[in-house]
Amino acid sequence: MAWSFSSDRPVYLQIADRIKKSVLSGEYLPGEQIPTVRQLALEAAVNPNTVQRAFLVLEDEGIILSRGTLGRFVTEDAESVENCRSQMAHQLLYGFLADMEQLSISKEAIITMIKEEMQ
Amino acid sequence: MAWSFSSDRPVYLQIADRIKKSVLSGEYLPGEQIPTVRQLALEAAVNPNTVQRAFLVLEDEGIILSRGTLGRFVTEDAESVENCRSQMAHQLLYGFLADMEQLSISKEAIITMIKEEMQ
Amino acid sequence: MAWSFSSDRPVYLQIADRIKKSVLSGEYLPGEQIPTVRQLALEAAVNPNTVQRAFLVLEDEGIILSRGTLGRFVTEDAESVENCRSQMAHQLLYGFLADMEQLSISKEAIITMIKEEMQ
Amino acid sequence: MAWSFSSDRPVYLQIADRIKKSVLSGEYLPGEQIPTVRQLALEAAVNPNTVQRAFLVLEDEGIILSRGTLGRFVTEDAESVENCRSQMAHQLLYGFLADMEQLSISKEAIITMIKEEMQ
DNA sequence: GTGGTCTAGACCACA
DNA sequence: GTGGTCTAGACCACA
Repeated sequence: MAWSFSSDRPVYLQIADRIKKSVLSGEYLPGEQIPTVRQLALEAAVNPNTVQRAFLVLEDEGIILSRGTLGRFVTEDAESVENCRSQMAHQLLYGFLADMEQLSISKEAIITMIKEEMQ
Repeated sequence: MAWSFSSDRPVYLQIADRIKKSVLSGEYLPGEQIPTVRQLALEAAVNPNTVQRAFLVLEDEGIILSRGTLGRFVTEDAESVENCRSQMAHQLLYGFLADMEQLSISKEAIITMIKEEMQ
Repeated sequence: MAWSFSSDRPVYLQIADRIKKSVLSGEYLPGEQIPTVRQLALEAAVNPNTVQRAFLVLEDEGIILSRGTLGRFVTEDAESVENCRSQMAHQLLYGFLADMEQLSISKEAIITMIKEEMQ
Repeated sequence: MAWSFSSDRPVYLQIADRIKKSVLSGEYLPGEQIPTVRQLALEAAVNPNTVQRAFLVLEDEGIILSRGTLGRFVTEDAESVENCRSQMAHQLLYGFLADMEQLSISKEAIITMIKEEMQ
């Protein structure tokens, strides 16, 4: 997995998004330990403070929690994860709908396209 | 319009994508002149050669054409534009569906979400 | 093989033509690796970018293909090569006929001359 | 008319060829005066000596002749011109046949192609 | 001014 | 080593 950042969003948010994705996609399971600040900072070639900030965001959202010196873990609270997944899904949806609208493609047309994909 | 580039795709392709979007969204109309190599290079803070390369991609796709020393223009061929729009729509769709699948969200669920948005 | 360029055609096209000729004449066989960007640049005393550009033209025409870091190879697709040969033959023919017409030599006369050569 | 020279043949021969072509194509008529050494040297951005050499070649071939201080003129001797045309035609033919042979295209096939062009 | 071509040289990913 | 991308900057033809 390569790390690369776009220059138009804060890097710590991009890191937070990526970890969030890993949790929501099941790469990191509920209750499982996630990599340490230092590991991630090394991997992403980023200052440890930046990773720290990303973790704070995710703790606020309740999808990871710090157990002090033991490290950080994915929450076991299914509801938090579920909220987060739903929120991300809606974000993706809104972005997608906006892109399609720019191409003058209606929601009805989108549904038709998706149905075609389902067959 | 701010220009920013992510580090995980060639800059010339990102420029090409952006201009393509402007054409497909109707910002640049068929037959209209688009900015010159040098204008875009200045605006995007990029080497003129990189813009030139982006333009070559778009000429290959048939959505712009160079009229020598007169500048570059959006094609007047509606079909080329239409093909391009359709292709981009499908690309966006596939990317979106892949992202959603990673979140374990089914196509049926997506359609439901879109229908909710329509009301 | 000496490399020399005329000043009335882009060098990259002259390089592309020459390599194309080598493929069509069987010097480089289908599937065979062709010289690298750097080898040709040295040989032809030309900038590597110029060779790269020549290669892109040939890739567009489908007669060579890049296998990433392995190098570039002649296509194994006989049809692409055949198309290319036919196209080049017609180009040569048209140029020749135009030259002869300038000398007021009719196509009938040309056929007579060729028949003489055949004996 | 732009002047450009390839680097793989003596420039004076390229100039001689070009003037010869002008005579054979009827641009300069029998008995007509042709441009002076100085005019051509200026036009082609070439040393007058180079043009002089080209003229000597053409005088040897009998298609132009110098009338001392009056200038140089196309010969009125139809036979010389005819010889020259024939020679050039054969040169063009041999070059063309060689190119086509490199593409493995037989003389029969060439005749067929020309006949197609005649319709 | 505008597009087109080219050089010299750098850095990257990949293997 | 190999291809791919990019910069900085030059020069050309054309109008």
